[in-house]
Amino acid sequence: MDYSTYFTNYSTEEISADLLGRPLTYNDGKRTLGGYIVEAEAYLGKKDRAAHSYGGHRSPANEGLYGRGGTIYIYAQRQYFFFDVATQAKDEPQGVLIRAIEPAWGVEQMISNRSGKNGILLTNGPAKMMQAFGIHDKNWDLHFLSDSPFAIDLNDQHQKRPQEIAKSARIGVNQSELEWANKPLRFFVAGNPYVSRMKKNDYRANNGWQ
DNA sequence: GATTTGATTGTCT
DNA sequence: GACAATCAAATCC
Repeated sequence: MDYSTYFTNYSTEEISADLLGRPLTYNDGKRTLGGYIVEAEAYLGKKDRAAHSYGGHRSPANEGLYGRGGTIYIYAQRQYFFFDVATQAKDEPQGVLIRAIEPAWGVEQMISNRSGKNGILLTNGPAKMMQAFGIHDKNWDLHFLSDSPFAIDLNDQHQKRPQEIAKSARIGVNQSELEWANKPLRFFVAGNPYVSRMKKNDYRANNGWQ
């Protein structure tokens, strides 16, 4: 399936859950870095109080959300960057935030990009993942996935399969609007140590993969 | 292990 | 000038 079909023909919640276990890679010009997606959050556009596009808000900074499904939306907050992929048709500003991956390719380079931090600290958070890739700008914002060094492998033969997909409220969203803050729009691989805020007691054998 | 706090910058008003 | 889809170090059990 091509990116455009995958990120347009399914609901944003379905896409967020289905991405778990699929490889996300970034080519830094010399080598391929990346791993398996273990955590993703859905942001449901104009009606979603926690989304940057709530109420139809639109600016140069969040234009990526308004792109067609498969468009990259890179957002800056403080000194950190996040990696999102727009979902749904052009001008329907929904998207998926990739929050964490289980490192698999170019691990040594990613550790180096993270100043030597390794283990789960390498990629168990959205800004940590971007640091591991060595990204410190919005250069690839607004580009389509296939026209960028990023790749999400949609071949079912290449993905890991979660034992269980767990859901929870999204992390870090404004708690003043509880109806949206509490919606279970965060999807993660149950028991995978690279999921942000995963407790040791909840770790599962084989990192939660089948 | 859980909770708190300071760092620090793009973006919008 | 205020705030934010965070992180890491410090502190307190």
